[in-house]
Amino acid sequence: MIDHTSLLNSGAILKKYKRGEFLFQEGSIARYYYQVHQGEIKMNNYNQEGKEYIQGIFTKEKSFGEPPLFADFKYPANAEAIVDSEVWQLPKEKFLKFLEENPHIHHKFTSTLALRLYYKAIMVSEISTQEPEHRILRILDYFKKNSEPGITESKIYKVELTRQQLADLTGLRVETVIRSIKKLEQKGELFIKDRKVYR
Amino acid sequence: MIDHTSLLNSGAILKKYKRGEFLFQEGSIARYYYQVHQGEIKMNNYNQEGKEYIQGIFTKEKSFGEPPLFADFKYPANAEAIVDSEVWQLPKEKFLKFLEENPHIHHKFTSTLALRLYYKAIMVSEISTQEPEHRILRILDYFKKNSEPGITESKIYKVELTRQQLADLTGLRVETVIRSIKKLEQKGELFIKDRKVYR
DNA sequence: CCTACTTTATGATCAGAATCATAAAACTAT
DNA sequence: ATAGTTTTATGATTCTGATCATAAAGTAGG
Repeated sequence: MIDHTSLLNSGAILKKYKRGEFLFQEGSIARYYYQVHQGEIKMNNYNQEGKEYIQGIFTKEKSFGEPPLFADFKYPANAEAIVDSEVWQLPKEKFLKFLEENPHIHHKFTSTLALRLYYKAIMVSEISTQEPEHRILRILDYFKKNSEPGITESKIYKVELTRQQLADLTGLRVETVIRSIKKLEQKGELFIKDRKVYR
Repeated sequence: MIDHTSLLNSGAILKKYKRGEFLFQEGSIARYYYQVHQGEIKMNNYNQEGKEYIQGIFTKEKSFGEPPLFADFKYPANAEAIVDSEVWQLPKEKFLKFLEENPHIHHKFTSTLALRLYYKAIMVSEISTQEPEHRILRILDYFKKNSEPGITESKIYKVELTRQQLADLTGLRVETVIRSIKKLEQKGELFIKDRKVYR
C-alpha cells in the first residue's frame, strides 16, 4: 500500500512475529498503521466457546487494521500471524500526517475501505441467507479474484486455504466444508487433486 | 452528512419515493450520491427464495450507497424505501468534485466508511459464531447507540424495529426472533410493553 | 365502520448443520 | 527415523433454528 522508502522516511519500523503471535487484540486502542512485508496475517474473532471467525487474511504489501485510525473506536478483531511474518509498523500520528501530505495515497485508502466494505456486505448477506455450498463458492471466487490482478474465469486457481480456514471464513464447521467441497466437486464446480482444491 | 445549501449549490435534486419503491438495484452501476431528507431507506439483499437480509437502515440526513462511488464496483445491495421518503440525489461527478473542494467533508466520509466497516465486522462475526439471543442484543445495542448521540446505558431505549426487521438484520426467522425476545425478557435483558421492545 | 393487511404470537414437526467419535495421511520438528 | 501435530476424511447422532400451520391483535385505507 505504501512503498518502503516512504515507510522508512515516515519513521516506520519492521517487526517480526512468530506464527500464532498476536499483533493486537480485539478491544484494544489502535496506535499503529500496519503493512505486511513478509508472511501472512489474519484478523479474527473468537467467541466464548473458542470458535473462530476470520475477518480477513492479509499477505505481502497489504495493509490492515486501518479503520480505527480514521474514526474513534477500538479494534473489532484480533490480528494474528498465520506464519512467521515481518510487518511494517508506523505510529498513528505519523501515518495520518503522511496521508495529509499525500492526498493521492489518501484516496487509495478511501477506495480500499470502500472495497473492503463491499466484500463484508457480500459475506454478511451470504452467511445469513445462503447455504454452505453457495458461501464456499463465494469465498473461493473472492480469493481467486484477489490472487492475481486480472485473473480470468477460465484460468484455474489453486486454493491455498485449508478446510479449517474456509470454515472460519464462512462461519461453517470443518466437516461441513469438507462435505460441501466434495459435493461441489461432483457438481463440477471445482476439482480436488492431492487434497488441494482448484477452481 | 452534507448540508442542504451545499447540496443545492452542487446541483442536487430532491426526489420522492413511495414505500416499497427501489432507488437502485443490486448489481447496477452507481451514478449518484444519496442522502435521506425525509423517511427511511433500507439497503438489502434477497436470496433465491426471497429471504431478505437488511444491510442497513438510513434515516434523516444519513447518506448511503457511497462506497461504489469511491472504488470501481457495482452495488452489492438494493436500496428500498421503507416508508414514503424524500431523498437528495447528487450526480457522482459533482459529488466527487464537492469532496475535492471540501477536504474536511472528505475526511468525514472516510471516517463514516471506517465506522460502517466496524459495524459490518461485528455483525458478520456475530452472525457466524453467536446464537440468536446474542445477535439480537447486539443489533438492539447498535440501534440504541445510534438513536441519539451520547445515550447512556442506564437510559431506556424504545426499539422501533419490527420483529421481522430484526430477523432480516440478524439473518434469523421472525418466529425465532419473537421467541428469543421472550427469553431475553425472562432473563431481564429487556422488557416488552404493548408489544414494543425496550432496552 | 368494515375490510385488507401487517404484526405478534404459539405449538408441532422437520431438516440440515453441528457435534461427537475415530482414523488415516501428510507435514514438522527433533 | 520417530514422535507429535495438523489436515483431511467419514460415519452416527444430536439439536437448534427453520418451516408449517393457525390465529389473535393491531393498523391503514376506503
